[in-house]
Amino acid sequence: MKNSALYKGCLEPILLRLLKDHGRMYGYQMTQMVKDITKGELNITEGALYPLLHKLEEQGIVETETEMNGNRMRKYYSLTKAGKKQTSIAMEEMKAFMQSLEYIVNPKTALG
Amino acid sequence: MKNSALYKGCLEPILLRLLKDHGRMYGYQMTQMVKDITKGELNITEGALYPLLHKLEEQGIVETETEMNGNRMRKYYSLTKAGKKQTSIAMEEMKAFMQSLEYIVNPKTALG
DNA sequence: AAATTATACATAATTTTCTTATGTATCGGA
DNA sequence: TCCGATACATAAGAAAATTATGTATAATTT
Repeated sequence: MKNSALYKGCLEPILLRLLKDHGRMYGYQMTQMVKDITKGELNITEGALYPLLHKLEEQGIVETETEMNGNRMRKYYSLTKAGKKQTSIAMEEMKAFMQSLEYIVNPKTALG
Repeated sequence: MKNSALYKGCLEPILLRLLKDHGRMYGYQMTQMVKDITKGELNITEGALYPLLHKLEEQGIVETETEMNGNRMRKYYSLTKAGKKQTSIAMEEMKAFMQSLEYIVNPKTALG
């Protein structure tokens, strides 16, 4: 995913957030959008991305539609109803996580 | 470390930050301080903590002094000179990481 | 007084999650 | 024509945690 190990465990909520904000997306598009949004900081590797997307599909968090763009396949992912519920939970956890990091890294300025 | 997988990869910079802010600390103290600071959100497990501290010592990032508190041992850790340099780097990476998370989770309000 | 919880260290087995490497295939630009 | 970008996929290995276990002392609760 990235040079730094920091992102470990954050990939799933990141993808859920992307799908929540942008609706239907395909895998490669997710990697590019994350790279753009983070100004090149976060580069999702394919070896992390695709297995995770497959897992989320198995779990019924996302559903897929395969389309052809010219001669090239695109597999579009979107959140299921269960996936939207799961995303809400994941976002709450992310908020708490980020707040905790603030407490530690910025003990003075972090809001109580 | 925590119920949530989010913290994976963040433990090392968290410990470095603690040592930077509070100087000499022993392992158990670190777990309690992190729990306090994060209002119970972040519970460092011993299985994650001690092997990491040992690794940091091997790498010359921290140095140790063992003291007795009554009949109980405490192994105090503090940053070496190299450790302080390493901590500065780790904190820069943390800042970039947290900013990237903001971009993704709060695309509207996140500062450019 | 006995049992439980907290303090304080440590390690081993396992699981989770990612990186690196590899593979297939199409498309556009130099 | 070759290279980089697009677009998917999987396998082997590494990194970083969890869970379980172990030792031992101190404080608190029942």
